Amino acid sequence: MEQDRSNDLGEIIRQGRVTQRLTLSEVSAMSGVSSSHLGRIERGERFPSGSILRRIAAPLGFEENELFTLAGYLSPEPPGIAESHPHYGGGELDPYVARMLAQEPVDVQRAVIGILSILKSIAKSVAKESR
Amino acid sequence: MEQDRSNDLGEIIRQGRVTQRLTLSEVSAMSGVSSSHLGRIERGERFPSGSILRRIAAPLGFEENELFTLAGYLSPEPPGIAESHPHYGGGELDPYVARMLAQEPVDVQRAVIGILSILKSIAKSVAKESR
DNA sequence: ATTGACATTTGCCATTTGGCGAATTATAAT
DNA sequence: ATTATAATTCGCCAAATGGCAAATGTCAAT
Repeated sequence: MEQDRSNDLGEIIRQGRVTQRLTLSEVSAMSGVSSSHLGRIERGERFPSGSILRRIAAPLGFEENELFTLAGYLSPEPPGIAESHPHYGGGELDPYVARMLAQEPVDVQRAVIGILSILKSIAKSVAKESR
Repeated sequence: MEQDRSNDLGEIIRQGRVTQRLTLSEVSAMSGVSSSHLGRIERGERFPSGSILRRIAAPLGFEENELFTLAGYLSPEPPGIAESHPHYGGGELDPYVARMLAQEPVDVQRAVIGILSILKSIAKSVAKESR
């Protein structure tokens, strides 16, 4: 199953490395990705997964988004559309609820959503059993 | 070698799909990713590569960046220069969370906050006991 | 030329990804 | 209840990923 990688990612990554004056082993040390793998990526024999790409972005002097875009994982963004009043999903978000939740760290916020979806699925199966 | 995926990506993706009212096969048709693979991703048995993630973002109603961030491939952006997120109370309300919650009727939203505060007080007393 | 110290490439292989088709399960419709 | 039909999960497998260790290449200093 071949991937259509419009850009030559390997060359881009090698460029990043040489402009940072780093060796494969150094990048390896900084990123925790084996230098053999890095080498193969640079010469286009391997296509890094997202997590690898992420780990090497900073050492190579790329913004994460930038590198993902160059890799063809992200499509280039038309910069700043200034979406002013986001109308979330299907309905309105109650301002009180929004204010309360915003006090919490984002991972707590997400956990809340996780709990909500669990409760919903429990409710669903309970409803079915008692029928 | 199992990966440490901080967020439960599968659940997030399933949420996206159900809020878009799509079946696995529909998402499959729209994205070109096999429905069996999609199913396994949703229940956390597979971790999608970047290219898969990219193909399913739009059908599931995610911004590409957003989904990559949720997947842990991209680290959450320090709020861009002119980001126009409404700033509730003390902190930021995660857009994904906001969208998910906005799907629910307001009383459910409020109930969620109630549950959260109960959990917090439980956590607090547990912490005190074990000291 | 030879040695030593790094850097890069290769061979090998365990693990993971992702597709296809069959089996199973859920959902309607009669 | 019984089908019909759609949706999801499972079994299997080819291909790809990524690490380790050994091989090879490069270059400066003897």
